[in-house]
Amino acid sequence: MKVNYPSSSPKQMSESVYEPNELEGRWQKLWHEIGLDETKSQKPGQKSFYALSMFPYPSGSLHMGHVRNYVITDVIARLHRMKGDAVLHPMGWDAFGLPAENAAIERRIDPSVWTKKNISEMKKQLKRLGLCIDWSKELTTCDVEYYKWTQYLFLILFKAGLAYQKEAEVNWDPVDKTVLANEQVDSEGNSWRSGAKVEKKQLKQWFLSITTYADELLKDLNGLKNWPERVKTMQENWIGRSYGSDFDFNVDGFPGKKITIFTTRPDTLFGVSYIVLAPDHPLVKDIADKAKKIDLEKFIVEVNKKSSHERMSEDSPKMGISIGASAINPANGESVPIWIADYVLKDYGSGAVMGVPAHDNRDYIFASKYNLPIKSVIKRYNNEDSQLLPWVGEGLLINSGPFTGLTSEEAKEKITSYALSNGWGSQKIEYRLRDWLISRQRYWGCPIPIINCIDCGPVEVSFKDLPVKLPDLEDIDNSKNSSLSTNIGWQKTICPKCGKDAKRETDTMDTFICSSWYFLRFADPNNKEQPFTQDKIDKWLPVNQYVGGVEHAILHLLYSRFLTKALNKQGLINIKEPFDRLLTQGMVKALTYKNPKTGKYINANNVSDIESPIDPKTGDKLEKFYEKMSKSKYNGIDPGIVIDKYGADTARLFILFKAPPEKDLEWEDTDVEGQFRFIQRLWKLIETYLEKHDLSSDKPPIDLLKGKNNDLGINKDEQNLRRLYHLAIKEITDDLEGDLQLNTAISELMKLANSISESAGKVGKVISHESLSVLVRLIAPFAPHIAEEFWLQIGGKDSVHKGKWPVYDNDALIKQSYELVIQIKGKVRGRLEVATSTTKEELEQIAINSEVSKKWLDGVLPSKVIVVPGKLVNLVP
RNA sequence: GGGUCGCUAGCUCAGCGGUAGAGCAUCCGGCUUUUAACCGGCUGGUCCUGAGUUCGAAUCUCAGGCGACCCA
Repeated sequence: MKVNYPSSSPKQMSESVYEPNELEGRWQKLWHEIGLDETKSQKPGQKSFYALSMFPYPSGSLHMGHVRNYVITDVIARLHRMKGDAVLHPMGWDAFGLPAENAAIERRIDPSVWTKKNISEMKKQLKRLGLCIDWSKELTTCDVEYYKWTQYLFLILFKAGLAYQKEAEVNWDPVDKTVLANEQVDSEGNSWRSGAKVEKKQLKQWFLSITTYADELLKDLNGLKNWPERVKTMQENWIGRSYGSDFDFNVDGFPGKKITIFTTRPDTLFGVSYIVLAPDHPLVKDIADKAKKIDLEKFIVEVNKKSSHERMSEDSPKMGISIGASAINPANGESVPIWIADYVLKDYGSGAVMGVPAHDNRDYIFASKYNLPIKSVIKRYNNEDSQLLPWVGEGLLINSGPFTGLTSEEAKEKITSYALSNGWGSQKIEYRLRDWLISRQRYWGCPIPIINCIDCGPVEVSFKDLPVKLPDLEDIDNSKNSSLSTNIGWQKTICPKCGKDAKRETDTMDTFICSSWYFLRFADPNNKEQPFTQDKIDKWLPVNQYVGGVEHAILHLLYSRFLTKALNKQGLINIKEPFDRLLTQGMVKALTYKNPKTGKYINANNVSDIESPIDPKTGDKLEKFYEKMSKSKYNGIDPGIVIDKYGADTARLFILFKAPPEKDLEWEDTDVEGQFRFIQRLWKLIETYLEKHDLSSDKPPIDLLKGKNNDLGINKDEQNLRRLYHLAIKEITDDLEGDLQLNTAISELMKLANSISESAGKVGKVISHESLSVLVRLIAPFAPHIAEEFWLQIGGKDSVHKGKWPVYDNDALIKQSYELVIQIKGKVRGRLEVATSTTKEELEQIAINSEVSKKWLDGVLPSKVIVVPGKLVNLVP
């Protein structure tokens, strides 16, 4: 369909007022008709740019956090499109997951129906923002066309040995009734989703071997130059690589039984005064004193009540109990008691540590509590008097047999190699990172494509039999378990290997798997034969600019990096990192009112006096502060209402201007009005220009004049304005391409608008037109609708959004003269107008002969003169 | 306890060795079909504190304070 681009607006501007909803609706419709936002195939030599926001969970309503996220990405995408790059800017839905299933149970509707309805609702809201999203590439993770390929990729990992089942102690969320990965439990031991205290359970589960890539995930962080430092630090901490040694301790009286301990401090081996095993260490049963059995069992029950964070934390109280056995320190033959304690975890290292109370905080606390001996083996390098314990730093070895006198650094190596040559130790690298637990005992997720056969074990579904479709959920009942394990008919199948009756795997995948590869699928979203083709990935990936919340620093972002590396190793893709540049945007906050006595939040609508707010029910004085927008705090602001009132352009400008993208933003109605007024000022600026100049006969060209300001035959005011709009191009382009300082870019736009407005009446048609044409183009990524309208009004052809980003002329930035500051002994005492071409020597003379100099130096020649051409002269008497 | 980041106008932030800046808010004035909108203008700063380097420090260095986040 051929659509004609309008040559004039339906309403003549000079007679109209700014009506954002009419104007925005009109342009959005036209953009859709001409296919402005469709991804254009890359021409030879053309750069590609992939801009991506973290895709949303389709909860049904768009909130301000979403708006901020997508508008930031949109500005960047639009800039690159205007610069002439081929741009990919897609959107999709992270659509599997518990809220849909819970809503389904509550409301008795199918989760897919609920999800689809939410998607269409949110899409409508999103479209009102005027985002340049290519909706033909939309994807939804719960569509069978998508999850078929999630299953395919799972099988790739399975074949590579990276997906496996094991029995392990796992995090069980009693509210959501499913297990969770370690990354999905916060440091307080609560579920990231439900907030419930997770419990420990021993279950057989599916895992992805993310630890295979622990080292690469850590090392390659260095290459991510355009990632926020704090996200990299968080990943580094999460991976938690530590370098140390393994030592074997024989158990006294149990020949052949040995305990392997891991330590990062092999230099303290001679200071061991006890050994601690994790309560569930397999040896405990064998070597514990039978008389202690009941005490030990009781103790284990107590420990299991605590989260691993509580157990590991240095300042929490330690609990332990002796098991009545002892071990032999291989270094000196000493016999030391064996304990079990809460602060040792089975899954970290070998589940056993050596207790060196003199040189470790936790060991010190533990030993003091249970009166275990404390033996000092490291002396501080200096401060010999100060032998305050524990001393956890390095130093010189004492009481360490043949190693006495060595430095910690030397001793670490020598003790380890001594152990190695005697067969009781080795070097070891440990990670805090655990394998990714991906089984979920819930219905609304991607089924794991595995068939469990009594004879053959877990057998993969072959590629040709994909997808393994989710069965319909006919009867959802809250009282019953909705997981696939209750659907006997669906489970029944035949083992692909031996042909006997078998059962399908009933766990579904963690939804973080669906979101760990969606950015790849966007390169090739409608491919029916493959998840994607390598050449499309090569063309678009890695994502040039990824934008999303920092809450995914070690969830989605780590999982995605892992999957990218695994698929790279399997030869499916060439990239090793998925996201080249990452921006983690801040939260959107708004004012909340809280009654400190009751702890309840009060809706702002019920607060009459904003200055000294009072609880309408109890009369208590209320506290007010800014908090993340949320329903429970009654401080959410519906984007739809803001757009109704002010239009999308105002909403966009406000949310970008109010704070730098990575910082939290405090919602303020008055500031929104400020942006609305800014647009109205622009409206008047254009209107005034159009009233003054007739564009019907003689339209100035789009291309900007070139050359030095004083070579163009334009007056002083024109020269000055020309310099200012070229400066604005430079500043705004730098802001957008450099640190993404979108707030200061808008501030520059305001300054430029002010300058143009001040110069009105003093400059002629050509420069006036250039200034406006630059302003309109610079504002286009931020407020796309109004920019398009202005562009049309000032006689622009086609869309302003197509390849028209202005380029500044260095010559235009040169000033003819400047204000020279004269300092006397570093203090500003006067200013003089001088020509830019004035030499250093001339500047010095001008300053010495100036009135300022005469006044302050009283005719005395300065002893020192500092000249900074273009800036100042400093006279020091 | 450790790490990272921040502290500049009432608020949100620029400036990162050389003149202390922007937007919003406040205040004042103008205008009009005055529960207010619009236009114009003026205010407003121990640049967290202290010491150091320098001709000159918001900017660099050190120490301290406060705050946020992350880790233990």
